[in-house]
Amino acid sequence: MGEPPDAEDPAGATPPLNAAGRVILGMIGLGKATGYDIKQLVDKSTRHFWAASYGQIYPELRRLEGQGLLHSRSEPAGGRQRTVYELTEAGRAALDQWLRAGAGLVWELRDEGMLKLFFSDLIEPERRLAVLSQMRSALERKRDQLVELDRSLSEPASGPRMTLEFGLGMTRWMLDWCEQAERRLTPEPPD
Amino acid sequence: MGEPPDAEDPAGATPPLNAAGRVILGMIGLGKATGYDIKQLVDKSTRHFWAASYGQIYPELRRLEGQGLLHSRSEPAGGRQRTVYELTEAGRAALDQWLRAGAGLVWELRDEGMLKLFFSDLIEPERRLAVLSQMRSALERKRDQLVELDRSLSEPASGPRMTLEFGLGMTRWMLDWCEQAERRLTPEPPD
DNA sequence: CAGGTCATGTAAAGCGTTACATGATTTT
DNA sequence: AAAATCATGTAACGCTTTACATGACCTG
Repeated sequence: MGEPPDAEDPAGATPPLNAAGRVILGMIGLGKATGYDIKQLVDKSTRHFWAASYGQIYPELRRLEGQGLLHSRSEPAGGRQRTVYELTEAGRAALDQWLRAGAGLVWELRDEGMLKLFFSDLIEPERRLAVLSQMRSALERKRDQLVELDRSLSEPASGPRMTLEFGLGMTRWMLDWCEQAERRLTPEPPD
Repeated sequence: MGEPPDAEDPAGATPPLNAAGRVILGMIGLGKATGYDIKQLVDKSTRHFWAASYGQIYPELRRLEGQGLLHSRSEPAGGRQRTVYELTEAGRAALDQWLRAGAGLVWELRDEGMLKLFFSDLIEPERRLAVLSQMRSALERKRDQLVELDRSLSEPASGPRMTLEFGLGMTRWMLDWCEQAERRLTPEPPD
């Protein structure tokens, strides 16, 4: 009746993938090799809906290897250290299982602009407009980034392209909403 | 040159409000009184863009009181314990300052459906459709919740109403996108 | 009187960011 | 020769959730 020894989780149900584990296993499934590569791709492409930092990635790579989902080999480039990861059979299975799982999907938003609008009855109308305009300019920046990314993406129809189109569409929708709200709240100048 | 004693932060710049502090100060500004009340309103109204748990709320209420932004008094209802909070002058100022601040607004999304779509080149086309349909049904549930909330909200034009309209609009946009994507990816049945 | 709601709180565990440190290689 | 990039990693701190515990009051 003791706890089984950890480290290799023998004959055990692998614990479900945590947030970092999901994106890492996926990226390695797509062929990304090193922690650094993964971080680059995350920052370029999934950051807008699923972020990850080095502080998560490197420890998680090791945890996943400890669970037998990844296999690493050292492949220095010149004198430069480099650890390349690939999926094991178990890793491929875990990734597949997660991708197919029918359970509830995480969906969490933290939007400070919305929170300020929620409380904006406490401030003057001009200040409410200022919040909207701040939101709008942040969204414009994000839209430009995504448009740029869109240009650099080659594949015609693919997962990455779908999510980019979604992100761009949603950003544009939010931008429109801000603009409309600003117009609605701006007092008519008497002409 | 030692650190100043904490607890009351004399003559000090109050540290910027953390995530829980923002929503708490705002709710008390709107008249919400107890930790329990705050949690109820958060769950009903801001949860979709700014969540908070009891584990944050109660400790944060005390921290904010320690910083002199809140004042509490015990107001039992019958034999039932009850601690009512209100803003101090400093608290009102801190809330105001945050609402007016022109700095970058937090915007973070964690969307597992999108992450799965991103990796969906690794699974069969039918599985990609399954992810979309899963996203769609979660969004339908959310839309229904928001419609319900909309019915129960009385004020005609207000911060809460604005954010609700935004949330509903965005949910509908995402729903439309999912439906369109599903249609696009569904193979034509030969007729 | 059972089950729900009001009300407050803590502990543990896990999540996640930030800042820092190190050093090689490549580009300008 | 300096600056940028490749590459790996850790420590500290703070955030957040979850689960649990307690007890009074209210409703059917």
